Amino acid sequence: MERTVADGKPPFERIAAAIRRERDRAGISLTELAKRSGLAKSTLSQLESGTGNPSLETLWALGVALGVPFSRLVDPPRPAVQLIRAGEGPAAHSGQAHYTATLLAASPPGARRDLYRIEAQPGESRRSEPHMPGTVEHLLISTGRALAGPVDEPVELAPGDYLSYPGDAPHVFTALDPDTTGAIVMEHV
Amino acid sequence: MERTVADGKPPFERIAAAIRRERDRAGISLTELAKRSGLAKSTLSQLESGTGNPSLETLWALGVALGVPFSRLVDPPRPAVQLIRAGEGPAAHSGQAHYTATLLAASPPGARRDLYRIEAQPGESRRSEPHMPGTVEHLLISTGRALAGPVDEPVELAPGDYLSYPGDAPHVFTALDPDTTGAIVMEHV
DNA sequence: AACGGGCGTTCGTCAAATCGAACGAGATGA
DNA sequence: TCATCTCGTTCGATTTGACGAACGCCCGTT
Repeated sequence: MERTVADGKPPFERIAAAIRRERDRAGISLTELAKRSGLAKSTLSQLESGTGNPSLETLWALGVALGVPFSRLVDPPRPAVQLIRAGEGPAAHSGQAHYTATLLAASPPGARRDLYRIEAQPGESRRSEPHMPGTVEHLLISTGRALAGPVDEPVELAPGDYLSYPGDAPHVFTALDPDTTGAIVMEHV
Repeated sequence: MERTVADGKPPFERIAAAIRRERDRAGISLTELAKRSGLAKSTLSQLESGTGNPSLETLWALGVALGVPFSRLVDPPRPAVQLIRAGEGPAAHSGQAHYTATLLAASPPGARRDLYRIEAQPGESRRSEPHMPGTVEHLLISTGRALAGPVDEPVELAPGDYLSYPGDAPHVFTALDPDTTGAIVMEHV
């Protein structure tokens, strides 16, 4: 959620879309959702049509019924696979010499991000089954090389390369060089 | 926001506390906040007392007026300097060989975490003035060596070392070797 | 065709969230 | 001491969100 002054009004239409999206994902009808959430069908109908200004209680009930964190209903959708090669990206050079910071990924609000250090050796590839829906993995290679990303389109990464990809779909990590190291930020919204 | 089935009702009291906390942080009165947000004083008074069930529009207006992401009003609060040397930490070896993932930091709910890649050369040290209150920086060294941390107690770091420290106090980053690289996760709750 | 069931939408009613104004308490200064 | 300002709370009026019932629609079944 960017803190520009320009976010004047609540993202009603986005919430509308989010509700419908999550409901579709759950594969249930509006009527069924009404029963589970304890809300009236009419209320849901209005919300999905973008009309309405739900109360916190209503939104919360929806989050519980849909089994998704509250935040996912109000926050913008998430990106797919993103690759930033070493040397690429919006580098913010320090006024002070010899220092470069590159923003790789800005966290959406409500996201939880767990930071891991990884070390791998060539050989078997690590194939991860999908995690929780909405999970995004951020991978930053330190040393060595690796082949990583979604199983159907892995990317070869060299030191300094950054890759992010959906964690809720099958993905792999294969070290190509000995002592391949890096950092993974596991983001589960 | 945990997805346990046990979250029956919206966290009214937490939101009440959050609003008052953020308002205090901003150093403005309830009356002033009312003017800025366009809400009635009475409404705010009720909300801060835990009474009420704010609409999305109301909550959003509050977020904008307070200059905080929406999530911070609804999510639980949060957690200083921690150092994990390369090879230390709770390593979760993969069932599959040659792969090690070490959890360095678990994200508190509601935190925003921005991921940066850094590269620095020896010489001048980069001295950062404090960021927003509540900011925590996570530093993971990839190559080279660095002296980093709070200005009064910096730590020498080697590849693989992890350090986290408050970002809302003066801190430094000094490369000790040429081409010192790493990752920084800037966590501003 | 006619029926039954589930779907999502629309409309009138009611409860409740929001508002505006008035109030008492405390601080400040003439 | 009294006047004046600002703070936060409380109370009645009004707007509005949520509800429940009825509706039209579509798809299976008999």
